[in-house]
Amino acid sequence: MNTENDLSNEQLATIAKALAHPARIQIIRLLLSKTSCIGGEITHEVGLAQSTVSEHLRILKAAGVVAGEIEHPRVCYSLNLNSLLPLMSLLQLVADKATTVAGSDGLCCPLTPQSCDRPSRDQE
Amino acid sequence: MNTENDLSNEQLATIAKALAHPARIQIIRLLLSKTSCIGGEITHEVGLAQSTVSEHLRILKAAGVVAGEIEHPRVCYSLNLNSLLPLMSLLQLVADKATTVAGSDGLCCPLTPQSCDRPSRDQE
DNA sequence: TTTTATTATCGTTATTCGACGATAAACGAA
DNA sequence: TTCGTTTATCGTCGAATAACGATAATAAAA
Repeated sequence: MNTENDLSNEQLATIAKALAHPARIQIIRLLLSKTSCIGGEITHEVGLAQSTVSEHLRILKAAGVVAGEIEHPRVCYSLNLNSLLPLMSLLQLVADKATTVAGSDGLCCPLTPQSCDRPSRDQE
Repeated sequence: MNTENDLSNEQLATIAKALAHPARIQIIRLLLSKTSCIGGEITHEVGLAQSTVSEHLRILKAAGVVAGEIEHPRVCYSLNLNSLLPLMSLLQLVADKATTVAGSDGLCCPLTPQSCDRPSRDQE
């Protein structure tokens, strides 16, 4: 089974972009904290104009991060947990590296000039 | 020890924003694939103008995702592995929920209207 | 059919982003 | 000092984003 850590840069960037706004992080956390999905309570919670929140939800839906099921006049939103796994995979690689290569400063390599790759110049 | 999963929405969004561009994902993957940091080879690899790549590196530096150490005329870049952990924590919460609540569709809750929270309206 | 409640869409405005070329800055080497 | 190499910064332009109010769409309920 593929954990999908070989997604394209574009796809990963798209997922990250969906998370790249405080209001959208808040929405995700909100949906995460509930065991069930909620409707436009999100709007009230976020504290922005209804149209603005709707737009954020649209962006999250477009990225596949949330799904919305229409109820009476409301919409029942839920997190699509799988949608974030690709980004998770990338970050997991980083975390793995952190536990192995790990400097106390968290840098991937000791920052000494000697440790750097030196293409030294490719004369083409 | 705190794994920092209670960062502000703003902070998490800032980290996500740093990842929200294909070129920057590419740079991160590049740094991840090397055991040591590399210099402006990044520019060649990414295939955009030098000034553009420099700007992406600046953004990554500003977010704390990479660090740059000046060498002779070059700069030796490295991943700051710790910097991505907060976002990792959030995604971990999602992953955890996926393994417990898990529908096969990855949705956090069965999408039946009855499962939704119903504030039913707060009359204030 | 009309009303009511909720959400999506539209139009606008201000801000930010992404990309580029040109140029400046830094500094070892000649 | 001057030259050469690498990287950062500046200025510009077009495109995308974020926010809002106003309005349209939807469909159950009256």
